[in-house]
Amino acid sequence: MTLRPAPTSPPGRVLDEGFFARPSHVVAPALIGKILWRLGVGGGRLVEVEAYLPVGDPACHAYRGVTPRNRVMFGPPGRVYVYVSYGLHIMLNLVCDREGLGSAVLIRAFEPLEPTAALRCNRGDALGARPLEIIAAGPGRVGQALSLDLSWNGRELGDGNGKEGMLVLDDGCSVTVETTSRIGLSEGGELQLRYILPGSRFLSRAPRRGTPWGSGARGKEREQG
DNA sequence: TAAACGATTAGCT
DNA sequence: GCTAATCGTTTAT
Repeated sequence: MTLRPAPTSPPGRVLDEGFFARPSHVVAPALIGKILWRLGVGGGRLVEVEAYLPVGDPACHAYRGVTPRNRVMFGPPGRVYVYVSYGLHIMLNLVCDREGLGSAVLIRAFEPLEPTAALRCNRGDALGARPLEIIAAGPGRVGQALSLDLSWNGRELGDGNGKEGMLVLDDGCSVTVETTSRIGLSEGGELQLRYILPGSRFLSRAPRRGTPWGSGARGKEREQG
């Protein structure tokens, strides 16, 4: 592995606010394959996200209206909405659609790109002992790997003149996207609002046995090299 | 002011 | 496969 500092400027075109000014179920699949990066830290290619809709979706925080926690969801699109899950996990969401609606996309997993040293360190794996697949496979891991906290709630994404520490979203290559039901919900989990890069090794849940790409349990997978 | 719950994960067996 | 850990937010009293 080549050790070099994490980029402080994004490598390509940065997504603008207009990208997010659409319903979350439109934005979410368009995010798959895009590059999420925290300048000076690291990031990777998005492989798993979930959309949360303001109406007809009981799992959406905005479903019951504005509260102190969720008010950022009702603000301008393109902002960061973070909250704490189970008292310890930082969930990273991106606000979508028109202001006042309460729509967002939850970032659930990304495929880490080099350099991964800071991401690993944030995840408590400074020695690089764990497989690359679990650095950012799951929403709590995403927040931890990027070293996010509640102070991120309401912040804007970087505009490309990036300061160290900012979050930017960079245009990636176009990829195929698969739609599935969401994960970890007591209500609304049946809605087909989870979007993944099919067959990715970096999903929060390994592909099912029996699928064309599935070859068994995740534990058997290991990073090459 | 108190209690219940949760868009989860890690560490067991 | 199962369960403990852990605490901010919401809801009820």
